[in-house]
Amino acid sequence: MKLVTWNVNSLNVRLQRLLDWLAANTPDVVCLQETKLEDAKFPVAALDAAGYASHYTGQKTYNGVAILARHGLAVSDVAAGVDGFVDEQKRLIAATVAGMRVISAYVPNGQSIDSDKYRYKLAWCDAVAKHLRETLKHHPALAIAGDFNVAPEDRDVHDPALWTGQVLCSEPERAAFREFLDAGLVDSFRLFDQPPKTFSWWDYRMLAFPKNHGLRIDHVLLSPPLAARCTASRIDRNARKGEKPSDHAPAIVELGDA
DNA sequence: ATGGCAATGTTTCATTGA
Repeated sequence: MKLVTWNVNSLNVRLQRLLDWLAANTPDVVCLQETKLEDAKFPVAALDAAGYASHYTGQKTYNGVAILARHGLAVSDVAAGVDGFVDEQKRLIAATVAGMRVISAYVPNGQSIDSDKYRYKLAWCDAVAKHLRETLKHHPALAIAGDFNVAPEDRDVHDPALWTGQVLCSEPERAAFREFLDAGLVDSFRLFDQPPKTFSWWDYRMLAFPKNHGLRIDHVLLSPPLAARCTASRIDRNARKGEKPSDHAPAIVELGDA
């Protein structure tokens, strides 16, 4: 079982790139963020032809999340939004796929630590932490995958001194990320030895990608039963190359049989 | 072996992203 998350930065622009990547990597479950599509415009037919069922919640211009499940996998109880948190922004969708609860999440960016968007980010994360604690009571096999917009530790940052206290790296955001872990999840990436300076996002500007000036902000968190099955967790840096890439690379997790 | 912002709508700039 291969589970991936990818912030595609517009599924409209990135559809062919996604289809190519799916064909090359054959994941079973795909969590997408920043689809930037109203539901009526989601490319259901193209993904169906590629072998995937689509579950999605989106809006024009911003946000939008989805879960794709390979044909043949049982999908039930699709639910959009964060329990107990009224939010017009489409940032979270959950589904039970092949017996595990899968959540695709797009954590708010926060813009800067003195902005209203930053306060919204922390409030959103707090609500999601509660949502996770509640969900784990009913779904011991839980994975939340997405763009967390938080680099959890300094080793997830190309230049920690430059980023100290900045949005994506500030201590309150890192504390919010630890709240997700404290709910009973592990960062799958850290279950394994990893190459240093492995990142999942690089700014489009200033040659950030060729210089590897990146952050690791896209994560797959697993509950203990799934962590026990996890045999690999990596980031596909190659997907950031070439013409018109997303600024994010996919994160890939492999799970052995239950 | 990569490449000097990109996507969108309000469209010829402003806004947002991270």
